[in-house]
Amino acid sequence: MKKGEQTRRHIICKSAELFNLQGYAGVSLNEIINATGIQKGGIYKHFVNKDEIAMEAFEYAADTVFEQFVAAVSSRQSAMEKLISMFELYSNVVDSPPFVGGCPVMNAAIEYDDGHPLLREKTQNRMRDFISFIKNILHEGITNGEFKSSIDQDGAASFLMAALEGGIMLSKLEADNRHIHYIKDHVSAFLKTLEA
Amino acid sequence: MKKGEQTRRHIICKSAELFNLQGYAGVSLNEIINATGIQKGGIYKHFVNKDEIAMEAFEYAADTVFEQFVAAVSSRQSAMEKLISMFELYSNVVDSPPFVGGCPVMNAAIEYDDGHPLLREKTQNRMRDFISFIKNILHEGITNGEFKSSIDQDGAASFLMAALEGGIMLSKLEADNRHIHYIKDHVSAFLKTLEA
DNA sequence: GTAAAAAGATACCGATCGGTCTCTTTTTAC
DNA sequence: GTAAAAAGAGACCGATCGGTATCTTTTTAC
Repeated sequence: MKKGEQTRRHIICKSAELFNLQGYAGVSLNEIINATGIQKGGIYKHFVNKDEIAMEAFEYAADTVFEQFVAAVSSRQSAMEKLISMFELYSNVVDSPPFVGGCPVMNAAIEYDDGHPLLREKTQNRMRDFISFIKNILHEGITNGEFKSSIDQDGAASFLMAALEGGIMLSKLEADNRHIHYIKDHVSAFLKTLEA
Repeated sequence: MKKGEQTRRHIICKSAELFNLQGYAGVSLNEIINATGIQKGGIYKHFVNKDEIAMEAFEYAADTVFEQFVAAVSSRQSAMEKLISMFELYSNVVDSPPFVGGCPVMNAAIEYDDGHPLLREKTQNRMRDFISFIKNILHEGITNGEFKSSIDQDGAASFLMAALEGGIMLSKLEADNRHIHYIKDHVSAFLKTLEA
């Protein structure tokens, strides 16, 4: 039963790219067939419907990005550097984003916030994970004396997340990394004001 | 030739809401028919295809939001207040956003940044208008002595736009205005650092 | 009021949608 | 090696897609 799992992952991998580029409603099964090279019968041996493919594709895409965040962050020493490294991960979002099509969590947030309850919930959970991740770094920075203890951790984490996602959106739209760099610079300045 | 124009606007108005809630690919002609109460033949008397409806719907939605920005801003005296008023316009984005479905420019940016060249270009133009609008307020603040003349106007405008859009996205996703308020607070603090 | 023109309803078109069914091929376990 | 099971191909399904053509109704201009 090895082969089946392999194919299943292949389908998830390829369709995750499609969904992140074109959105759930914008991807047809025929496109998945073309992208994977597997016919309809083969695909439906592994998934009950398109929804299930989209779900798993989203989880895969979010996992992929999150892993890169963790890797980027853990290679830095200070909390300040860790936070900035998240923006650096997107410093060339135009040509080499962590996942093709941009941040899958933001893309899903925009597409599913007014529909598709299941995917919306999954997106909410992922977004909370990301924000918690940021909050933990802030907390770490406070406990090691890097940041002031008076800072609003929830607010700051939300702010950093919003700025990052907004910056990604602007740079992708304009096909110009200038925006995400602007955001990084301003966020750096903001973080300096948090220093103890 | 009055009646026709009236119907045309009705179609644009109703379908703009649909497109902003569900995205271009997520809206079918039958949904437009149901929302407008006008049959297919009637609709296609005014538009050559679905694309044209989407285009005009987007322009209408963007216009509507921009007008509210202009109104909010022009009711304030200082540049500082003007900038903050833009965030206040979205202070209850969950229950009463400037346009149902959230910011049409961001929604379009996410959906069209990897496809649909025409709509993407329209979205770029609108985003540039918004950013220029912010930049003009910053410039105004500098010339009247409110802000330091040393500030990076392009960078700051981009940063403010990103933070706003990111905050809208977070609050909509979580159905919780807390996020957009966090953003407003942090932006206010940032603007204070720009003061002369 | 009337005739031309505009607006709109409805039936219809081929294409494609997501999904199923059957049959063949490949993989697996022994 | 063989038989059972899993994987996959491909034809097929009804429903819906965006769009058109025809015909009726309403609006407009005089």
